[in-house]
Amino acid sequence: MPKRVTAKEVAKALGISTMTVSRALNNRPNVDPKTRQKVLETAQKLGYFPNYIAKSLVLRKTNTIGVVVPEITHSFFPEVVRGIEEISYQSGYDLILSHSAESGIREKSAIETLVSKQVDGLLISTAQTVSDYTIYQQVMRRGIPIVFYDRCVKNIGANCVSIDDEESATLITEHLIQHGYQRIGHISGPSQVLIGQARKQGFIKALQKSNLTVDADLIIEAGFHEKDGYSAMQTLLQLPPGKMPRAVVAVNDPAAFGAMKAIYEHNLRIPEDVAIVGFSDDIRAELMRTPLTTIRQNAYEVGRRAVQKLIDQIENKTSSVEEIIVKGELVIRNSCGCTG
Amino acid sequence: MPKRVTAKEVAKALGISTMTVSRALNNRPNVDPKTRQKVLETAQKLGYFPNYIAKSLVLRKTNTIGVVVPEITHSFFPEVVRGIEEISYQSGYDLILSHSAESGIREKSAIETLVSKQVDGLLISTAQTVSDYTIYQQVMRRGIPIVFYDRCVKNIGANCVSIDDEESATLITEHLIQHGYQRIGHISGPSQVLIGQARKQGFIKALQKSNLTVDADLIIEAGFHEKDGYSAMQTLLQLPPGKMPRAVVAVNDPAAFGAMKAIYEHNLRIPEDVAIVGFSDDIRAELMRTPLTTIRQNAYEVGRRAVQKLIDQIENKTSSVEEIIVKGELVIRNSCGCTG
DNA sequence: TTGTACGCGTTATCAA
DNA sequence: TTGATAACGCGTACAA
Repeated sequence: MPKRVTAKEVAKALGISTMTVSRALNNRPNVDPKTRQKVLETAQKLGYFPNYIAKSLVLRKTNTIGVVVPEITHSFFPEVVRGIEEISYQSGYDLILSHSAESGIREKSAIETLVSKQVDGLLISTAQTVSDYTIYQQVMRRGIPIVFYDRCVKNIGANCVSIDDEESATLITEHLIQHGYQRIGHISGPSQVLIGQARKQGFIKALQKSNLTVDADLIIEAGFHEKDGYSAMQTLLQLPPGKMPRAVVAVNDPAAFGAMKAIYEHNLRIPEDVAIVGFSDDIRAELMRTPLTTIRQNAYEVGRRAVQKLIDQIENKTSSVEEIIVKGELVIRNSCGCTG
Repeated sequence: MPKRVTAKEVAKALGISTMTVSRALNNRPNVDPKTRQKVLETAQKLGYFPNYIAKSLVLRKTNTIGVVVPEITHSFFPEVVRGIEEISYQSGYDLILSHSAESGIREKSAIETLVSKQVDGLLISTAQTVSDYTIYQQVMRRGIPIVFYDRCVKNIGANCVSIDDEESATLITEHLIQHGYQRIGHISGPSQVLIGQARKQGFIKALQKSNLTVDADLIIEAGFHEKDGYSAMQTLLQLPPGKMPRAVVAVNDPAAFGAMKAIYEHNLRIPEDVAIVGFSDDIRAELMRTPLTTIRQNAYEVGRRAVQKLIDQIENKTSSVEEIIVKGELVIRNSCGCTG
């Protein structure tokens, strides 16, 4: 076992006290430049590394942020993490990454561990099955700030950075309306998931703003995956000719891909027979036979804004509770009917 | 500032010593069941959370693993992280994630911070610009085990888990040879990057095994991006008809995409005029006009094997130094000349 | 400028 | 079964 080099060793080697070593190493003003020089040299020579664990214990600060991610393979989240990482690195914070795997139980246990590890703050995107918010409140009562990102919990006094799902859905639906389509369908997400609800609301709002009738038969509750979009589109395509939608807003890109497959299998053209748009700008969207018009979500920016807010809170620069919305961007390709 | 609940508070509330509280909370055998029960209850009631920082200080163990990732947005790495996370979670370790952004300087500073935070072990995929290995050796001399993953540093006594680039390149090249192609070109990576070298070696080895001549003019040193593949292919397409390759092995999928673009722009067909294969099974590979035959790298497995090895080392279950190779898998689509 | 005493919250050790 | 004491490595507060 290699013996560890502590500040005490460095002090002993120089015949001075550990305090002087500590001061020299932390660039405190009140230390003789010559002493500092010697301390730095011998620290270097002895291979001294400060023990942040000990430091954290006394300072009650770990310079560590806990990040809870519900699904690390979903490409949105690595992007968020990159944004988080960029800002936290600049501010001198490290990240403990926890994966809840969409399980409320794992999320709770992850949060408890992070609190025990004394993180200075928490960045959380809630798992889909979470319904009990007491753990969040407990944590905040301990003085540990939480900023939710992407999937938020409202009304518990925590900050929140999210994509404007509703407004973006309105935006893209209105784009279809501008093409002159009157009968527009919606392949929605599961009704209990917040982002699915928001997008559906945005869809409906766009129709209402243009005084188009909202036909419940044209709104199919499906899911976020390709197969969900495929079967939902099957249902829409079996409607009588007069009822069939001329355009479709899918809850996300994978669902749109599934829907496109169903459309092609019915020997219909996109966008000539049925226009379709997605949501999230999947990397495959522009590679489709007819490139998919969609909404690009700025995951990177969500991450940046969320940590920034958290760090501000940790360092007491701000105490206001706000809901930061990162706008989605309309990515126009051809599936909506646009050309070129 | 909310007052923190420590073991001492719990002890005081019950009129017992902190040691008994500690023992009860850690499920030690030598504590009266009734006492334990009372301790657990009041700990719960008072909202006690153990302070792992203090615990780590005395136990000299943090149950934390440092992970250094060179590029978090490259889809390979989130997959690896997921594998790491799965095993580490099961074993009770948390992950501190650091991003080197392909910079040797940032990597070094990340490692230093992780060591200072007293991680129990390190998982590192080296940044591209790294040439100085002393930091790795320093860390290992302190008794902190390192397992390299994907991008390894050999001959310094560290474990290593990687994809078998060379063998996989041989595999996919031989697949082309079996199609009967004789003149096969290679769009390679930058010569200083290890995985580029290995793939090129594997390519050459396959030709040699089949007694095909290795023509230096058919090996174009390029890069890992689409534009690199595009311009390299331009060069190959400008060779005189008798010299032009009948098939091409690209160093990775993006390079292959670029090459395909160049081929189409020359009004040639894939695979009828030029066959092409890639490497890494990018999500877009199967969506190309002619779906791309490629090698699927099991990033998830790389992560799992790497942490497992690291944890074994941390817990002294093993001390042997080995090089674990995760095999690549040939994904046959149509760009190689296969049909159906 | 430098040093001493003490505390951060926990556990190991030894004694009761 | 339980408790007192010391220690983990460092920084604060005060004294020299």
